[in-house]
Amino acid sequence: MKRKITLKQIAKELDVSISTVSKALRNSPEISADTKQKVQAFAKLYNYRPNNIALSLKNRKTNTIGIIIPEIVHHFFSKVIRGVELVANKRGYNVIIGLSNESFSKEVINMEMLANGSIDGFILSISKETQQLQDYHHFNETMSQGMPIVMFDRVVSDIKCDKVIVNDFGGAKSAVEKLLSNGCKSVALITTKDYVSVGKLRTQGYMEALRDAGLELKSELILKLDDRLDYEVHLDALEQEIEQLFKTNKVIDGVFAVNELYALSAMKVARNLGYSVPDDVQVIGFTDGVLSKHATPSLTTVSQHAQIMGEKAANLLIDRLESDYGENDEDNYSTVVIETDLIERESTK
Amino acid sequence: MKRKITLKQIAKELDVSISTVSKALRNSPEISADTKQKVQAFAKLYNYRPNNIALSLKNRKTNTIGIIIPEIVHHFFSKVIRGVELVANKRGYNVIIGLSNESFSKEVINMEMLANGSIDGFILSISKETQQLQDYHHFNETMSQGMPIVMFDRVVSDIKCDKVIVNDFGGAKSAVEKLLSNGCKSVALITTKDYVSVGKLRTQGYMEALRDAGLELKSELILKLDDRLDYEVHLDALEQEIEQLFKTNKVIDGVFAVNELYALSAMKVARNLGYSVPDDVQVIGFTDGVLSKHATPSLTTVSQHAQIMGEKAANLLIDRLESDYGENDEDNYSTVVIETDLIERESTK
DNA sequence: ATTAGTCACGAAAACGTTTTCGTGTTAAAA
DNA sequence: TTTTAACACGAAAACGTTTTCGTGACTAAT
Repeated sequence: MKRKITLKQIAKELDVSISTVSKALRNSPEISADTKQKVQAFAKLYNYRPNNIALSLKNRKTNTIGIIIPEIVHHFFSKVIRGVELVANKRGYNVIIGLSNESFSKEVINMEMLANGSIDGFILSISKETQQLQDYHHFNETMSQGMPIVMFDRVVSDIKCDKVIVNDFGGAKSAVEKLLSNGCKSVALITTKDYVSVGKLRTQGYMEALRDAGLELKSELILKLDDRLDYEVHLDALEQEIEQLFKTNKVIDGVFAVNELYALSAMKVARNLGYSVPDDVQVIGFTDGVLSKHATPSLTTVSQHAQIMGEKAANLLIDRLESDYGENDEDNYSTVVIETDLIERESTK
Repeated sequence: MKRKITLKQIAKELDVSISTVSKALRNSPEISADTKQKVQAFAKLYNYRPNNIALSLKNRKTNTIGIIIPEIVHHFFSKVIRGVELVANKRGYNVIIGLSNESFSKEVINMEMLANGSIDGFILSISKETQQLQDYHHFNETMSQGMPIVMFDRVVSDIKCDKVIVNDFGGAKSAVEKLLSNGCKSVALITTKDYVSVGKLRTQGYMEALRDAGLELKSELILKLDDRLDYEVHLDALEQEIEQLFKTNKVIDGVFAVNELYALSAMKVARNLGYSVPDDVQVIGFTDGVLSKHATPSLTTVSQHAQIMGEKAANLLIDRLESDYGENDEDNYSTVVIETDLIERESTK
């Protein structure tokens, strides 16, 4: 019904200039106590609030940060968002989200849509398709226009920007070490094909753990899945692959899986084949998910501290936005590595 | 490094007026073909894009919608967001999120922050604390300033606005009917205290199903939990309450729970007490969650179609934003009821 | 009585657009 | 040749702020 009140309207009503109103509200010493009192009372009465858009235009600063993620219905990403929102709000910023849905073109479109003045900087995790295509022009263009980017989790090493990553390698390594020290002799790995950066790193962690223990790497114990297939939908396909792994390798007494779904499926298949978890087969997953906690038996996992990643990313971005040096400190980009924790539950001894 | 290029810079570079550049880019017939060609080529070369903030100010329209939810690390809410984002993007809008974290004051602050010009309208689900306090002044103030609100899931009937709700009553009722027709004689209810609107409605659905079946309502079979307690953290407390329920009512052969966590815990407790699910006890939950699908046995649930709710809410809001009638059709608010589906899995016969 | 200095306020520019209106030039019509 | 009309463009206002600078009216100092 009645629109928000503006400085101009207050000015007309009180028969002073717009400048006077503005100064009075900001408590400028230029304005007499009388006038201040009058203006402030009127403004309070009509619940005046400065228009954010006008401020953004004037200040060339929106106090809004954009976050682009591949998928929001995902425990990890939503926890990251929560972390971002938490510190963003605390530091006076809003958060605007864009979903790439794992698609390159949607990622590009979303970024272009936001880059035209809507936000001050990006926090993002790149889509699988972008990882495959290795087309990073949109990141470079954005940054060349002075808009900073912070990448998290799925990062690309070629791009110079702030990054927040999980210690995928170390987390995977210590998980496998745990299995070995728990007595496992044949630890299988369920992972993704190599173009997914995090899967690759976790695979390397697995390998190193075996090597350090003086064990031979057996390729038949490694199951590489194409995660372009949505296994949430084709759950049975996933389970068949894993069942095949178990059947052709009766020696398996430990499984390390690079995500929650793989780990859960491994447990399920193992039990269907008559193995007991954790007595016959021990399983560890890699995730921050909610499934692990409520599974039976509950799943031992490598925790990624998603919310802390979000918080860290937001702080990095805002620090850069508010640094005085401006754009000329392009070289001191930092890469923050978030250490993982092994959360021991019932799927290991 | 180099800032985004503006109309003014193009104008100066090409030695024409700002107006000419603007018109040329928008293909106005006022401008000669020569000039158009020249300007458009230059603009393309420098990758000109109009500044969104300036457009928002001029048009008094941000093409951004704000969404306020109690919690983002939650399957239901993130699916709603996905739905909102989907249609918002399709219709040329951005989405900006605010998290109330179930707190009244954070809800108010978030709304005030966004209401000052940042967005064109709200989509929201109110926090538990707001439901308790029943303080709705921020909704009324927002709407009185001409900013539309669409409420979803947790709505308040006193407020006149568009709403999207789940058929909580009907979903609960048909779930209980399913249990009864499956042979259950004593169906327990695990629900929340009454101030949570959706819990209340689901409880009523339970009651009506019993009454329709000519069964007596036994209050000792109803467990009302205070969900201000975060049972994700105090899982053992939750399980103890449920264990108590089973122990004092040996006759229970069916459980209807108003959310996923309660249902899962019920299954776990039942099995620990030596019951078999679904042979001795059948369980149905109410949710769109991911836990139900991957639990063992997997959980039969009432699906809420969260994403569709989000899509519907976004369409309602944008329709209103783009309706010509403007603000004077205040009475024709609609309430869309999303019907539920019963997804049968292993926890029922 | 003149000068200098406060005081309290207003005019105007700027942020980047779009759009209305006015205007000078040229070509066509009378 | 004069009038009319089309054409191609520019000036300026508007969206709502903040801030710099200028200025008129006093007061105090010389």
